[in-house]
Amino acid sequence: MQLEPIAVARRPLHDDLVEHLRDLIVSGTLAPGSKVQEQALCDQFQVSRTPLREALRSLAAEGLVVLTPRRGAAIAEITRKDLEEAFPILGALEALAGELACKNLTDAEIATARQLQAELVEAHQIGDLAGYSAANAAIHTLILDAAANPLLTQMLKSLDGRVRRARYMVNLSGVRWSAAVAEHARIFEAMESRNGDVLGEILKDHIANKLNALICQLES
Amino acid sequence: MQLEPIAVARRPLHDDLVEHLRDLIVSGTLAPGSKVQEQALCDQFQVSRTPLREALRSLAAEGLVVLTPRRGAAIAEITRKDLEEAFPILGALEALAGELACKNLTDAEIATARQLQAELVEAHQIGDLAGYSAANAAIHTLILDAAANPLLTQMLKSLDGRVRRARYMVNLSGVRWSAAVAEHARIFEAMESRNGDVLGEILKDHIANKLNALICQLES
DNA sequence: GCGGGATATTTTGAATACAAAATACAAGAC
DNA sequence: GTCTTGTATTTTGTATTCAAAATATCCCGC
Repeated sequence: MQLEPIAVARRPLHDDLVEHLRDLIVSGTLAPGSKVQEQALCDQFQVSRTPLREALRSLAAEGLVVLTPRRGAAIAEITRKDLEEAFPILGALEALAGELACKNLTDAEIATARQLQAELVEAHQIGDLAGYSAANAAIHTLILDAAANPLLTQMLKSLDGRVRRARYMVNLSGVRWSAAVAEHARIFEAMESRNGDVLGEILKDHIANKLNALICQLES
Repeated sequence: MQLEPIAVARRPLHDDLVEHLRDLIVSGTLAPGSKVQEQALCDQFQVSRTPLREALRSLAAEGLVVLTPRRGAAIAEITRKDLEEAFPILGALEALAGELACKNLTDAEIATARQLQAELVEAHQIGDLAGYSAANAAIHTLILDAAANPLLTQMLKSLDGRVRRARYMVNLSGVRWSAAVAEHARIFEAMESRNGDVLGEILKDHIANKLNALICQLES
């Protein structure tokens, strides 16, 4: 009998460290620019330097950590320049995701999107920022899943990690929030009519507007 | 007096290993799918396992190596599915590069591009594949440099590494080569008129055509 | 008191050592 | 002869150790 191979989850320490550290960095607990002492983290996590150093290398590949030879590791800063470089890429990739998604979207998925869109509007109306964010993220995920391109998903996730810290710093201003809701209405429309090119364009603009709002807030 | 800080090149072993291994992988010397024994590579490079393992992790982040816990490393295979996932992303990013480049292109750069375009056509006419590839790569680099987005450059480089091995396997067929030359004429035109949207579209199509040609050849 | 330089301490880079898991091998049951 | 099961070997994951470079400290001259 041919049994299905099941991957037993025996994760190396390394992987746990990467995840844990990533959370600490993205959430801002480890402040951007702060120097990272290997031994300090080793003591905190009760592991030896070997797996920790491997974890730092992985995070460096993601751009969350900067390694300087013989001078140790530091949490990557996030400058205006970084945002201005990252957001156009985010926009291009989100647009691609939208295009691809339109080729695959099922009626069921569009129904789900309609539901999420309603939740998003509702959350905005009652000023529920957490609910809005959740609906927003869910729509994102829905599009990305429909795009059915794992590599694209992975790259967007990694890129998102780089800029999420900046988003943590600012909260949606009232006027930008309203504009974002309006944009989401158009996003849903394009999904419903499965117009990939239009959806791509809107998503790209959506991201570009996000960048502008972010920069405005960071400057002040 | 404030002196500019100059980074003295004291590269860790790790970095050398990454570069060397990447060459071996991209050039196909380390065959896709082949299992990598840590000790064997350690013996070959005369280093200990510590820096070698770190190098393997970096390459895994690039997608050139696959690490399976407790089961070691293997050179990443490159399947048709991988190509079909990677090329649309490549297309979207190249298109973005083209758009951005059009905003910055100087007259001098366009003159250089004209020269390269002439070399490319010339190389095609006399059947000089190496010369063609060189001109092709130079035009690419010119656009990417003009885009002036280091993160985009880095991501494209990494993504290119994933698929370059496939390109090594097939050589440009006559008909595809002619088509590519025709596409390059349109690429130059769009650059000359600094029409970012058009340039983006052409580049995107250019990449999509490349994928089709590649898949046709791989199937046979 | 301040600056320069020698020395001590810390910290990183790399090698080695050890434990646990996976693979290879061999002996015995059927 | 083939399959199972137990054992030996290899290979990976992690810890520890050692060396070299970077940083901090202290002492001395001025």
